[in-house]
Amino acid sequence: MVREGSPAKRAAIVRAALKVFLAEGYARAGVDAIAAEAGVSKRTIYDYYGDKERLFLAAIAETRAGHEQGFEALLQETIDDVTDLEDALFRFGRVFATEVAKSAERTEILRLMIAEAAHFPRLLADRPTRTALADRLEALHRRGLLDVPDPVEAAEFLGVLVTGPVQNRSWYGAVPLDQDEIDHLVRSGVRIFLAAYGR
Amino acid sequence: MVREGSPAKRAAIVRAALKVFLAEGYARAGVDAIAAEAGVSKRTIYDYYGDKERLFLAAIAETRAGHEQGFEALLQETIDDVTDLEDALFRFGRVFATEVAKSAERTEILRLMIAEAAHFPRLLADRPTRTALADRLEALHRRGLLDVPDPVEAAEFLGVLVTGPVQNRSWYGAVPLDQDEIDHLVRSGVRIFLAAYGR
DNA sequence: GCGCTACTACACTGCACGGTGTAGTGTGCT
DNA sequence: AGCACACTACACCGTGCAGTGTAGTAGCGC
Repeated sequence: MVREGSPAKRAAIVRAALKVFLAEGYARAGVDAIAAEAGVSKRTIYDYYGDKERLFLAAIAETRAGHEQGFEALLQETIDDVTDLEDALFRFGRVFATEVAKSAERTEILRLMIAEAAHFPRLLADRPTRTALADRLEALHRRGLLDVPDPVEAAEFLGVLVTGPVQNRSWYGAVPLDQDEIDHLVRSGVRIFLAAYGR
Repeated sequence: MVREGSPAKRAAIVRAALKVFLAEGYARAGVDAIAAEAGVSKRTIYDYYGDKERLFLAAIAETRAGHEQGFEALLQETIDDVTDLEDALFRFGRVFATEVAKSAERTEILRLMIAEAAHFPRLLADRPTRTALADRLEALHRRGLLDVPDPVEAAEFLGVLVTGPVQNRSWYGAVPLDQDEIDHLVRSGVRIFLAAYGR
């Protein structure tokens, strides 16, 4: 008995669900709390999504799709049409790492996915952001600005260099870091990347 | 009414608790299941540890202490008394990354800590393994084998370079990787590190 | 044997929570 | 007005589970 309902209400439910799941984790999160947060009756949630599990998966999928778009936009505005390569990579990494360290939705969702990976195998999809980044690195390689024989691997390392230390020190967003520390770590990460992959 | 009991029984309980917590996560894990796994009555668990939360924290602390010792031993047998630096770092990274990628206890516990970080702030202690690694890098710096002005930061990056891609691709141990892929990623990570910090 | 301690087996309480059923209300369409 | 539909409010069921209380047993020192 799944009602399709209005897109606005679906969005409200999914947003509320994400918030509660992120704060509590899947098992602790209560559907009553989600309903209250969404300003919707519990019954409506069940009419829309059937059960808690489907609601969870929908919330994750919806949000991840938004993140991919944001990531694509960030790539366009920092790495495409680059003049100063180090600066471009730094600006890219800065935004990315700052999201990570500020207990932002992005990292929390990663944390949630890691936590629930064993219980929801469907969460372990591919990682489109890495391939999007790899495409850019390959383009920079063709333009002679980088020496990147394996763009996918290089994208993996760039991502790790730029976000890894920030993730570790912030415990995946659970402890906030100040911007100076983030900037410093990102700067160092970019330098390391260029030392290895620069011309 | 906390009984101190026998060390052997405490160990059995903690081991069983860890197993169930790792498999199920904190909220889903049932004390009955832990009791069954430990071959002990539920009542005994409560007599020993008081409540589920304390049992959880004890299980984490106990296991982490063991890991620190193991890490220290690994450092000694790979990085101390080094002749071929790249090879030494590779051997170090290989063991470390393999643990990570094989869904081993070590990563699962990290995953669990990440998942529960928000609910158990006491889990977010310092990270003694990083400082242990930093000490070694500083020694290599003094011996003129590396150029490491900030050993703590360098240790952060070495750790990230060696384990990051493996963690990402294996979804923190949820998906096993084959040894060739691990070796390749570790090799690349070490080369990047040396490109940035080598003499 | 006696007493003490550690432990088990098990029944039980209280509660939180997933999920359902239903009566009633608001809104918009014809 | 009358109908259809979306939604809410709320009561309700079943269950799983943290935590407790207790009676009984096995072992051990004396």
